[in-house]
Parts: sequence; C-alpha cells; structure tokens
Amino acid sequence: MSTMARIRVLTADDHPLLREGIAAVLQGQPDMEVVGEAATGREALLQFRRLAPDVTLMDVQMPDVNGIDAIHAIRQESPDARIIVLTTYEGDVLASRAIKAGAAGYLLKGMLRKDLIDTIRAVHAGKRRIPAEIAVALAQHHADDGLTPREVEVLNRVAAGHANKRVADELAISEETVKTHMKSIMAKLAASDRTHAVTIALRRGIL
Amino acid sequence: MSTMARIRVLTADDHPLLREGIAAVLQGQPDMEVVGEAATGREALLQFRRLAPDVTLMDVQMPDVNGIDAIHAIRQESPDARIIVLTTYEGDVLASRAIKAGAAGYLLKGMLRKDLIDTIRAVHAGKRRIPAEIAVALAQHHADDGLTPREVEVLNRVAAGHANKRVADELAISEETVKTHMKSIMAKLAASDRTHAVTIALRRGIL
DNA sequence: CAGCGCCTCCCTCTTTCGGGGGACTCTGGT
DNA sequence: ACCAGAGTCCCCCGAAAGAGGGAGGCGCTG
Repeated sequence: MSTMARIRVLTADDHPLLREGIAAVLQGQPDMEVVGEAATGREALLQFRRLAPDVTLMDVQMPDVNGIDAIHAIRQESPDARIIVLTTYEGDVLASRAIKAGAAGYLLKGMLRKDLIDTIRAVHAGKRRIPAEIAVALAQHHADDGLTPREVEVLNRVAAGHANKRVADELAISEETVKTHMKSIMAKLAASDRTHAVTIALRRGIL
Repeated sequence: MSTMARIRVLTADDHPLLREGIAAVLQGQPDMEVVGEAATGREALLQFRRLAPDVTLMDVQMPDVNGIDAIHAIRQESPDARIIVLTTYEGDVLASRAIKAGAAGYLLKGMLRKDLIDTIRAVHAGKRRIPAEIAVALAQHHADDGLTPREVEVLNRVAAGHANKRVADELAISEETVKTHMKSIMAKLAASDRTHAVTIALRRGIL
C-alpha cells in the first residue's frame, strides 16, 4: 500500500466549501490525495501545468475562464489529461460541451461520496464515466442544440428585450435577416415564440 | 474549554459534498459541531424538531420543500431559531425572501472558511449577518419586486410560450385581463417587453 | 465542383403585442 | 369610513411579431 503511488487530484471550483468537502472525502481514501486547488479556470490551467495531476475535478461555472474553456486549454497541451466535470446540472448544452471538450467524467454535485471516489478511480484507470441521466439528456437533444454563433448573438439581444429592428441596428444587418434568424432559432429549439425560445435557451445553458 | 457547551449546528443542503465541506471546516473549530444533516427542506424541519440545534445552515434550493418555506415552517414553531441561509447567488429575490422569512444570516457558497465560522458565531450570539453585496442588492430593488401570485402565474405561462389568448383560456379569464397583468408585470420589472420580463424573472429567481 | 450550412436580404398577410386610457369589485388595513 | 392594492373587464390603435413563401453569396468539405 505504501509503495503504491496515490492518485494525485487537482480540484478547480470557485466554492471553497465544496473544495473542502472534496478534500475531506479524498482524505479518507488511502489511494488518493488532493495535490492542488484552483478557484478559477485560469488558475486551474496554471496549476495543471505546475502539478501535472493524475485527475482534475473541474467545475463548469467559474470566474475568469470557465470550465469548458479550461478543459479545452488543458487538453490542447496534454491530450491525455483525465478531467472530470463537477457541476450542479445546468442544462444539457453545457454537459455536451464539456464532453466534447474532452471530459472523461461528469459528476453532479448532488452525488454521494461513493460516486465521487468511484468516478475518480474509473477515470484514473482510463475509463469514461457519464451518468445515465446526462447521457439520456444528450441523446434526446443530440440533433437539435446547434444554434449558430450568429443565432446566439441575436437571441441574446432578444432576451434583453430588444425588438427585431433594434437588434438589426446593433448587428448592422437588416430587420428581415433578424427575423430569418429568429425563425430558425424557434425551429431549432421547438419554441412557439421568441419568449419561449429565450426560456428554453436559458434553461439549457445556451444563454 | 471542555466545560463550555459547543454550538450545535444543523446543515441542510442537497449537495452531500458541500455538507461534507462544512463538516470538515467545523470539525476544526473547538466551539462548534455538526449534530445533524438534511438533504431536503422536509428533512430539515424534522431534524430541527428532533435536535433543536443552536444554528441551522439552510440552502435555499432543495427538493421536496425549498429552503425559504422550511425557514418559515421552522420559525413558526420556534420563533427564536437562528438560521443562516447558504446559497450560490441566485438573484436578489431569493435573498430578500429569505431575510423576510426570518434568516439571521446570508452566506454565499463562494465564501471562505473564516466567513462561515464567523457568521455562525455571530448568529449564535444573536446578531444578524448580511453581506454587503446582498444588502446592496436588496436596497436597489428595495421593496422586493412584488409580483403578485396571479402575475407570477401569468408570467409562467408566458415564459412557456403561450400567447395572451391562450393564457386567458388556461386561467379562465379574459385576454384583456392577461394584458393588464402583463402591463403591470413589465412595469414592475422595468422590462421593455414580455421576453425581457421573462429573462429578468428567470435571472432573479422569480420563475 | 457540387452540395451544404451559414448569413444575408426581400415580399405579403394575419395575428399578437403593448401603450394609452377608464372602470368595477373585494379585501384588508388605517 | 376610507383608501390602497389586487384582480377583473373594456375600448382604441399603431407597432411589432410570426407564418408563408423566395433568393443570392460565401466558405468548407466530400
């Protein structure tokens, strides 16, 4: 046991109390240890470079640089980095982005200690661990999510209460184009009107 | 020291990891101890009755019964219960409701260990601890937002993409009345249109 | 190079919103 | 007894939104 190398874990979360909780749980495990902590995405990247942890637990919503971008950055430098996303369920879009960014595991903060340590061990062993509820959500919306950058830009302004005409002026395009974008947004999200589209987008984490 | 009674704390949060973190922090303090945990509002109420803790740490968003209602229920039975709300910042409405429900403290999950133990000690001593950022948010939207139950009902359906006419049918009132409600909703939230109203309501935690 | 997705623009027509009024009940509190 | 707030209903009217088309350019990839 003492000769066996422990799993070195880096935790990245903007909630100190949660990091404390993770540390407390891992401290009770003989085969793992927290070697570093980060409160922002930028910090996470720096700490990853410095420590080269075996497993990284990464929150998606962090100040400075968000978790998704941090995962991208880390995996660009170290394509075999083992990263687990740790989050309260924020909508399927964030989940799917995290998976696409290269996360090997997805943990909900509501999960138990056992799930945490199981997932860490599994991911460290090179496996992937995506909970069923997330997988289902991904499958359900696999085809549709894809709003284009322009569409997101339009929807953002619409959510802010801007009329089509005003959005058109802001983006320096014609009102007709904005209406075209709105049509395709509502079709993609299966929304009955612009208000519904905004509701869906906010709940899914698109906006 | 050993003769001094310790502050008995109950934690209510649906995130086991966070409860673990709190427990870990309090374990390091000689004058406090976690005597119970709850994962839902209902559990929190039951545990409170059973344990009569000195201080209760309560999350606002929990399954079953939410934190605000749980605070109401507890303070109705024990008006001198000392309760601290613990949450990720969800918008000022939840904060103000929690304060009104009788919370003596408001803690953000992003806060440090020191803030946690300081607030617990202060609240246990009968003081109130509301962070400046929350106080400012409360002052800005001074008199709460004050959407009436009926208005929330209307806005909920509007958020779901229902036209005024349809909302009218669902609530068995005339379309004119729905329009009147929408006018007052938009005025209260200072929204430029229905879509903006929904955005604001979702971000503030009203919907 | 043909096709596809993205972005852009235009037209018509109907429905829906939203601003501006006013007005009637009922309730709870001063 | 009175007044404020909530909830209801009604009017007019201009502006916006949405459903229905069509259409062209541009960049990427098979």
